[in-house]
Amino acid sequence: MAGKLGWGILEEGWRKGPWTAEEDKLLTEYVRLHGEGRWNSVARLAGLRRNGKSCRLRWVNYLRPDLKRGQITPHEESIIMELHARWGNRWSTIARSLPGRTDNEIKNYWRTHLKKKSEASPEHSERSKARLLRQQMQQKRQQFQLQQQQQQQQLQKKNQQNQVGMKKIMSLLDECDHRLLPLVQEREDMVFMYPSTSEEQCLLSPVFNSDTSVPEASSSEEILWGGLWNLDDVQSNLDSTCATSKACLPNMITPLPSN
DNA sequence: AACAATGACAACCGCGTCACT
DNA sequence: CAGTGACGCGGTTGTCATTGT
Repeated sequence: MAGKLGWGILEEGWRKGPWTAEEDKLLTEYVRLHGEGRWNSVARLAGLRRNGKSCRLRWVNYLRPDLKRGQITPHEESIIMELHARWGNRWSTIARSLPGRTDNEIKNYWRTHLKKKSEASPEHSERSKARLLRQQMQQKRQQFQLQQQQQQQQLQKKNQQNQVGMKKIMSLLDECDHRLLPLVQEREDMVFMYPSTSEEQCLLSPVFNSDTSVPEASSSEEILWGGLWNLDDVQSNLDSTCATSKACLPNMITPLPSN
């Protein structure tokens, strides 16, 4: 890039690299006389050997009189963190909320000071939390399936004894399976999708707002993590669904586990 | 003291948008 | 309506300073 060309040299007649005090003075004088804008005229009118783009950048990021020089304050930092969480890398938008600070300044500050902080924040560490939860759910699912197998074995023993209602029991177990397994799968995958049916929304509430079918969150990120961090709530809903299934099998099988 | 690694900041580049012709 | 230039934005790079080994 410019490094290959060297700083302060002329490329197609334009100077590049760090600005000198003399150039700053010329540019400041130009803006004082003509105002901001028409940057491509600067070279001709101010006698600068800089292109318009470079002049605009120098003025906006360094020479503007309303710029606040010096360290970003803790208060400003918290604002940046909050606004970045909301808007992402929309630096100019963030800069509008911080008078005297430029988008470039905020962008640089974010990269050097806040990026690591953000990655180490709870919001970020919750990704590992998600992995842990998924592992736990996998274990629970396996445990549940094992218990089902044991229950089926017990039922088979019972039925060998009394030969009553085996066909009905199996059909009910199948129904139970069909209802529960997709929900267990849903819990694993729900981070990546929203409930599409009212039944799903009901089952997953209060993670999702059942009135609107759209989660009450302002950004997809919030939705994503907001949904994820309510898995405990989903657990209770799933358990209640289990309870419904249990009702299908009055006195026929051992009650399903409810953690 | 010398060197490498890292941080901080200024500046550049590419691209998208918009207004003007 | 297409072409063109100006401008703004976000990403990236270069340079210097500081810190660690």
